[in-house]
Amino acid sequence: MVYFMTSSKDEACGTVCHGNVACQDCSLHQLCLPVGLDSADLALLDRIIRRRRPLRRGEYLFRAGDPMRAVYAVRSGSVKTFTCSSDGDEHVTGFHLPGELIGLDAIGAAVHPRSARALETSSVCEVAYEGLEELSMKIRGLQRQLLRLMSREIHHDETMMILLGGMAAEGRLAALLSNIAARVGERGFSPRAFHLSMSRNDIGSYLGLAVETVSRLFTRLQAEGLLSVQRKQVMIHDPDRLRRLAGVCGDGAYQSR
Amino acid sequence: MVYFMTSSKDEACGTVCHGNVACQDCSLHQLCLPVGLDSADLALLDRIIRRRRPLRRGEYLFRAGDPMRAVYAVRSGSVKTFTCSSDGDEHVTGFHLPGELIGLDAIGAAVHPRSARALETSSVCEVAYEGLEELSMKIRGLQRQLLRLMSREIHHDETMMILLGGMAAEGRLAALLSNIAARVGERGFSPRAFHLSMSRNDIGSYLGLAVETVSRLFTRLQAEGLLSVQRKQVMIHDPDRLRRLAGVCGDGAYQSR
DNA sequence: CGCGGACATTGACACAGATCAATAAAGTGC
DNA sequence: GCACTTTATTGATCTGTGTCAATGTCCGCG
Repeated sequence: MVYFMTSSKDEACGTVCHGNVACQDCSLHQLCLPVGLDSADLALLDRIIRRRRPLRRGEYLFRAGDPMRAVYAVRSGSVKTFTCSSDGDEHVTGFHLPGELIGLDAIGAAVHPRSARALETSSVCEVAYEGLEELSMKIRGLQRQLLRLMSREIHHDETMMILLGGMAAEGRLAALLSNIAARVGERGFSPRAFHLSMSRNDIGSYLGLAVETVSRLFTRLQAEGLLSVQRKQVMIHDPDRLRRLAGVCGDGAYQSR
Repeated sequence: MVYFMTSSKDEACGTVCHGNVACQDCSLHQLCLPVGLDSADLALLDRIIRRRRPLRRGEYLFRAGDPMRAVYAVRSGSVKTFTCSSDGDEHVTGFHLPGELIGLDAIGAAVHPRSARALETSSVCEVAYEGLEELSMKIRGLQRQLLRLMSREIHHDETMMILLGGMAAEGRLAALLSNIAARVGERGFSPRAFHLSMSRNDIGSYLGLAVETVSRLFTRLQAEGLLSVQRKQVMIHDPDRLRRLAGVCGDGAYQSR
């Protein structure tokens, strides 16, 4: 039996209550859109942002096909994006942690190509897209950060393509866990022990594996002493070996700035 | 024995000689960065673009790890982007046709994360990135088009993730062929008969399949009467059925504007 | 023109991971 | 606290593709 010493549910990454703070006071401002902006700029940015009531687990942020009027920044909790194929079952395209932007794939067609729903109670900032476009013309740092975030998303998605096209099941899970660990770490929580807000089903869908395979892999990685897992609580014992298993996809697009 | 009536090698998509024309006179200006710009804007854009001598087949445009100073627009020919894993073999991340931008994944880290080399004799416009950033602050239409192109790339990469994570071999190839057909069509060539500039190896690497599987699939699709293929010449007989095989990944991110 | 190397095709076989099925454990509501 | 649903785990079997091997075809070069 394994006990976890860190992050009870209430202090897990992203579930801290941020209240209705402005960007200026948001603890995520060094990860999110505000990077590189001064207070005057932040005040302008705040004007195009609406903080909505928190989403409950399972609630939709938007649905595939909705007209795109805003992009969204996760403020707390976590959100998944996914498509539904004609025969009903869904395919997960991303997991989004606090400070990350959602909806950047919708700018091209002005329509959201995927749906987004909360994996747990989550709050989200709605950034009016017209305003964002407008403001990026005025604030160089904002334009730069927006382009940077989009570029990193492209890089991350390419890495996923390499992962899905080139790696066996074990490497895929190792890469996902390494990546989540790194992102959790960036947000000031322990990258060694964290809570997985998504189900095994979601993980399988995201990694192109059957649920059963995901489950077996967790068991195997635990047996090999790489990590301990108890339902959704994960503790990484050997991050290096995990990263090695993940090969070129080990770091993810989120580690560098 | 099957004969192809269209597109001899010299008129194939992208191999037309464009000379050293300015954006204003470039036949690709309704696909590339210039979308929505007037002549005055185009003159400014031209100032940050350098047309380089054509690349020969196999020549590198840049290598993974190179500092990012520019993004590139394919003007003629075609280019692949790829990573090399530690053990030497490469994984293809994209095929790029005339009018498409390369290097957008490098903005975030200011370093190219992948290598790019020409699949055939190709010419490329080099767009100085600093200049582009600068100019997008001044020209609203340019900023808008840059964001649109990046967003579409994200959407396309997500579609590839769904493809690689969710579809069997046949669906993957069908999706790639549908996608290439659509892009070739957008460029004014027949979407029914075109030349594949990449090798079976490249296709396999891109789709996460063994070369042998790709080969067998071509044979099978031909036997089923969906298409005819002779080495690199492809003729699509039943585009609808091909798209149906490709499922949700049938259209690709390139068809709509 | 013919030789050599790269690329493509085809066949035989093996295996990673999907699928089917059953059980267990954890939430959730009354 | 107890049924009920959902989610996770484990086992047994089946199959699509990868791998290995051999052959065929094209293309560039001397």
